Amino acid sequence: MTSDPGLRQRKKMRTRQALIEGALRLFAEKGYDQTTVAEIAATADIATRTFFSYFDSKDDIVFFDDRSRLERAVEIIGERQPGEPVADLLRRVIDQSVFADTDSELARKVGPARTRLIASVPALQARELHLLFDIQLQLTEALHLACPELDLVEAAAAVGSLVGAIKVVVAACQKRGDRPEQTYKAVQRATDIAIDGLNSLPRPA
Amino acid sequence: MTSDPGLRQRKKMRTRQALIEGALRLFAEKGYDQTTVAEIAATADIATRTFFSYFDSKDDIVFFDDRSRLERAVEIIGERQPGEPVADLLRRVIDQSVFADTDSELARKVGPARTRLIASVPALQARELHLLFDIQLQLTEALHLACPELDLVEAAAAVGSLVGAIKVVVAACQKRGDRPEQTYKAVQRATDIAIDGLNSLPRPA
DNA sequence: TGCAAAACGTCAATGAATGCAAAATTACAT
DNA sequence: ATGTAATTTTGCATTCATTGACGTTTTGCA
Repeated sequence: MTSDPGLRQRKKMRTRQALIEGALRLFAEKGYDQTTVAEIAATADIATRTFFSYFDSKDDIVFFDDRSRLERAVEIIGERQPGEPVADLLRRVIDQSVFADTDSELARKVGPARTRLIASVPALQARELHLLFDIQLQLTEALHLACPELDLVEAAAAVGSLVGAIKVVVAACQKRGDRPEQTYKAVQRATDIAIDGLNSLPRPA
Repeated sequence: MTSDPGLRQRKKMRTRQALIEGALRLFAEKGYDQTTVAEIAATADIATRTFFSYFDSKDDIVFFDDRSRLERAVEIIGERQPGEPVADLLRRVIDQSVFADTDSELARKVGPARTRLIASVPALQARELHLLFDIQLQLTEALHLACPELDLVEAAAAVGSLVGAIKVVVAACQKRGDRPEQTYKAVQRATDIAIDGLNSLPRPA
C-alpha cells in the first residue's frame, strides 16, 4: 500500500531535498537573515509561493529532520523491555535519537554547520526550543504508555528533567567555548545528575 | 544617583505601562494575531515606529516582567546561606520568583489571562521558552558563583533538570486540563523527582 | 536662557506569510 | 490514447512586523 512512491511523490522529495540543501548552503554563505525565501526557492527552481507548501516558515527548513528523530525516539521507547529501568531506557533514547545522525547522510553532512547556525540566530534558537518542547510532550506520552508504573506527571518530570539538564549543560559548554569532546563528557555528567538527583551533588566543604 | 525618576523617566514609565495594559486588553479582546502593533501604539498615543523603542518586538510586550523576575531569582541565589543544600536553595527560587507575583499589581492583574494567551499562541510559546532558556543560563552562573562546591556543569545540570521537569509537567497538566490546584501539586512532585533523581521513580510491578 | 542629548515621529522599504483563483501537472479509468 | 478528477504550482495582491534614515520636538542641565 505504501510501497509506491509514484512520480509525484518522488518529485516532491527531490524538490524538498533541493530546498534543504540550497537553503543551508545560502545560510552558510550569506547568513540566515541575509537570505530571502525567494532566493531559497530559486535554488530549487520553484516559485516563492510554493516554498510555503513545503515548509510552513523560513526557519522550519533548518529543522527538517526533527520529525524523524522524534519517531525514532518514540519507537525506542515503545520497544522497552518490561522491567527495564526508566533511566536506562531514556539513556538509550538520548544517544540513539538526539545525538545520532538519524536522517541518512544529509543530517550528518549539515550537522556541525547547522549547530553553529542555530546558535547564532535567535529566531532559530527560539524555534528549536519550541520544537524540543513539543517533542518532550510527545515523549512524555510515549513513556507513560510504555511504563505503566509511571503516572503522567512522573513521566513528564522524567523527560523534562533529563532533557532540561542536558540542554542547559550543552548551552553552558558552548558559551564557555568547550570542545565537542568536553561537551560530550558534560552531557554524560548531566545525565547522571538528572538520574541521581540534585541531592547527589557535592556538598559544601 | 538613581533616586530621581525625572519627568522624562516618569513619562516613559507611564507610556510603557499604558502600552502593556492596552496590548493585553486588545489581545484578550480580539486575539493576538488580530491585533496589530499600530493598534497597540494607538492605545498609548504614540506612533507605530515608537513602539519599537519600548519593546523590541510585538511578542516582547507579553513578557514585560521577565527581567524583574530574573533579578529576584539571582538575588535569592546570592543570599544563599553557606552550607544550605542546593536543592533547598532552588526550591526557594522557584516559588519566590517564578511563581510569585513579582511585578507589583500589574503582574497579578494579568496573570491568568496571560497564561492562557501564551498557551494559545505558538509564537508566544516559542518566545517564552527562549526567554526561559536564557534565564536558566543566567541562573546557572549565579548558582555557580554562590556555590563554590559546584562546577559550571553541575550548576547547569541542577538548574536545567529542575526547571525542565517543572516546565514539562506544567504543560502536561494543562494539556490534560488539570485545575490549578492539581497542577500545583504536580509541580511539587516534579520538584521532588528532580531532586531525588529518576531512580527514585516507582519500579515496574 | 540656550545647548546637547534623548525621544519621538514621518517616510520609505524590505521581506515573511497568507488567501485566492487560474494554469499546469499527474493519476487513473476507460 | 484520451478525458476527467485530483493535486500542485504559480502569479498576484495584501497585510503586517520590523528596520533604517532623517528631521523635529522635549527634556535635562549648565
